[in-house]
Amino acid sequence: MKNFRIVAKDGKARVGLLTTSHGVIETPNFNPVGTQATVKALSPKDLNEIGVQMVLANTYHLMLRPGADLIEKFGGLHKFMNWDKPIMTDSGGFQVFSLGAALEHGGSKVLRKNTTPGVELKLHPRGVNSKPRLNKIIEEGVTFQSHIDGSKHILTPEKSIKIQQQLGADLIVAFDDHESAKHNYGEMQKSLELTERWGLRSLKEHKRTGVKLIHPPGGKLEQLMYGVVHGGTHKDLRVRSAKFTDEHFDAVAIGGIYGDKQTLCSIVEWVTSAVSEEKPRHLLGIGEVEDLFNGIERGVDFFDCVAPTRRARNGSLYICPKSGGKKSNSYTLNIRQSKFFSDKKPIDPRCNCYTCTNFSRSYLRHLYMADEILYHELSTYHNIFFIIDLVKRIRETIKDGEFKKFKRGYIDR
RNA sequence: CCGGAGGUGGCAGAGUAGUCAAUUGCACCAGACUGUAAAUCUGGCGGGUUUUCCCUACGAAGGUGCGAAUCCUUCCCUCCGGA
Repeated sequence: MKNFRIVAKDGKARVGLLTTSHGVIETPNFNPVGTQATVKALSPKDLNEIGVQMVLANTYHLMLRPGADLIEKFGGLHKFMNWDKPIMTDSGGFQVFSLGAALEHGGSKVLRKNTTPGVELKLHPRGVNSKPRLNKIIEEGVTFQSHIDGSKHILTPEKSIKIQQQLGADLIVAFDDHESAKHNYGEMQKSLELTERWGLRSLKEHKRTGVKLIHPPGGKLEQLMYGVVHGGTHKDLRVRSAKFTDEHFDAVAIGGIYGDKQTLCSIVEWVTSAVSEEKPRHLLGIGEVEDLFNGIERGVDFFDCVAPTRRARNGSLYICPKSGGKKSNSYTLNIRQSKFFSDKKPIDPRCNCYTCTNFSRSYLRHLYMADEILYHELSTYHNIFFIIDLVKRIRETIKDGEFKKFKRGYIDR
């Protein structure tokens, strides 16, 4: 891959540089999720201050509101949201899952508890009543009912790519299917084959329309498109999908991660072992503290995850091991707990972020309890800073050949 | 002082003889959260070491019922009119 260069390795972990029209990204890299063209509660100024290198936005959401045409008129997503660093857009494929099977059956992707690989997953409903799905999958693509107003829409590989071109993201994702999440091997295989056909159509559309980067004007670099590896928890399907993706695409994304942490590690290992060394790898939707270490250790370069932003809004704030973070608490404290009522310490005494150098747990708890807007800003700032800083430190340890030692000290104790 | 209305769990506010330890909301306590339908969701919320079990509870004290937060009597208190 001409735009991606690996500059250091430590075991399978690597440090790389990906060149895009909006700058060079040093990997491993974590992308905060900004579904609706905003990382919830943070401004681009905050993101720059924190050192965020790239954000991820979503095709499905932006297509419905405000519409890709509008954003194109503004000169693309970068200008529209005033973010001049790299942007990646997701294809909308994940919404095939989150507005489909997930709505019907509830549940989250990665389970804390162990499950038996290859066995059908029992998804746990999030709300009391499971709701009717808002989509229907056909060969052509997916027909959706908008979650906003119920209006009907169709998303196809061609349409997804077109929108992603209109948005002008630096990195884009082929349209993929997740329908198999709850099904058996046969269903999984069928779903994977659909993802492969949709992948080829995405690629064809991408090549057919050519690539015009809108911002900066006359940008020379093409949008880099990820193909998505699926196959559930089945090794042979994952390997097959990895090889297929590697054969056709310049970048490899790993999607459809469902199951426990052990399964997650296995899937990543199967995939990274089966694809070209020199292509960037993105683990879609994953990014808890433990997962970052495990993913990077197995050769993953890019992560994106809603966890830091969503957790922040819900009172869950990251802390490092020396401040009490551990696997069992997902390296977080819950600021809602009454024990923080008069706690003068910052969220994490070892953190150097703006929030931690200026505000107490007591104050943050107060803001949370009082539903104050500032709580969201300060808490999200901390969580994003924490993860960005952690990944930055991991990059340093890879360069120094100290990654394993750092990981051991951090999560394996 | 007279007339009227009313006193229910931290607050607001249902219930008006048995299925009421008491609907609901708020507050509070705790848990969850992984390509964001998430500033969301779930559970708890009188006490007793689990319980289809016991105790204490619907202003207070008596009373009528097999049975009372619910009916009666007296008392205390609050609010609204009128002197």
